Amino acid sequence: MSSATSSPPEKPLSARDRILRVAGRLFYREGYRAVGIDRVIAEADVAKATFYKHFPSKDDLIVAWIARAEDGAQAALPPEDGPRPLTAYAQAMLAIARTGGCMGCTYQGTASEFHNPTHPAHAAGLGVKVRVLETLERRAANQGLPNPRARAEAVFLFLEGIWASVRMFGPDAPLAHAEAALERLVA
Amino acid sequence: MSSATSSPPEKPLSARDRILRVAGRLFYREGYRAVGIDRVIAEADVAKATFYKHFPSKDDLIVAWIARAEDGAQAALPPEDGPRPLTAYAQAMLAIARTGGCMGCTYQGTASEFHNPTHPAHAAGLGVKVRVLETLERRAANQGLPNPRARAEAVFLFLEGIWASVRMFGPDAPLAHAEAALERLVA
DNA sequence: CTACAGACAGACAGGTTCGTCTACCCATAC
DNA sequence: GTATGGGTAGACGAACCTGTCTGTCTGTAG
Repeated sequence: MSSATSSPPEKPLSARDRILRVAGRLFYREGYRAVGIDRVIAEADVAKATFYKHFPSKDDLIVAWIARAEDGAQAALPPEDGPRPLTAYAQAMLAIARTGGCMGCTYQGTASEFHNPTHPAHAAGLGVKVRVLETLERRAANQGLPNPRARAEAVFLFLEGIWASVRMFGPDAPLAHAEAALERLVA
Repeated sequence: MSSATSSPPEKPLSARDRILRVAGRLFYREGYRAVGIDRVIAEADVAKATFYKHFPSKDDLIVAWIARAEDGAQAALPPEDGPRPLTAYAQAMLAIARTGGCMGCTYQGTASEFHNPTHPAHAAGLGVKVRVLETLERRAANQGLPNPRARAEAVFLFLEGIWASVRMFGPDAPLAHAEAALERLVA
């Protein structure tokens, strides 16, 4: 399966990493409930015992994947203290949403697939969203906007709508006028 | 289970209606995938054969429920040719979202639970959202707003974000400044 | 009285899921 | 040499899910 053409040394990825990679891809594309453990095990080319050694249950795997995804996303964000950091954040998200193959937001998926808010996956997704909201508020303040909390909430809700719409509409999501709307929300 | 205190004559609801009622409640509260046919059958107090006579498959039941929900919602909407019909629509949705016990949007749930856009349930949910978008555009025009399509898209995305956030946060969804943001989007 | 539509009760088949378990392999460190 | 950590392979149980099927009961229409 290793589709390496001629990249760097190619460290042979530990079993744990292979599992997380495969699980992330499958969960994102097909959903948490729709993807079974057996499928992850098969595609990660890993023994079942190995899987359960690293992740005591499927829920643990989901939570671990969410944490890893959040870390990865954090790293690729525009700086919080750059110029117009709230606007920059929103534009970055919009760019991602317009990427071909984007299917919405994994964190949002946790609440949709596990309605019970005490479910570990739902709780993990919620945690991410809470931190996003805090980040947005800081960015709004750093941008010198009045009433940063209100601006943050407005942008947050709008971005959530973008993710939900991309999930629903796919590449045909009605995003044509999204940046204009964002301008209105932060202006 | 009939929690009737002393209402009108109480027609004894046909089997089909009982199934749809129960299924709707369960699907909304716990999710399409999480609720099994057996559970619907038990709570609707119906025989399995009867169920499968009315709904050839679970997917058919889901689609039927979505259609019924859309009809019900349509009926309770502010008129399209009233004063400020776009604003009225948005405010009505916001009021619903703030209702205790609101858990987000059933139609949105279809895309989240069935990622494949050709799945009947996903397609049904998408159909509803397309019609909502059209409605919003007509309402924007009736409200005399310039660039009704852009306004409709903006309001649409924002409302989708509200539904997604209610699903995620429950009663703690960050809606405190939502009407102010909506004002900005339509103004 | 009879015929029949519609509902009931529930066994059953076939498939899937999560998680446990046994048994074996093999490289490295000591 | 050998203990140990990490991996492989895959059988297995118990639960659950969808959908089919058999057989019984009841109410109404002719």
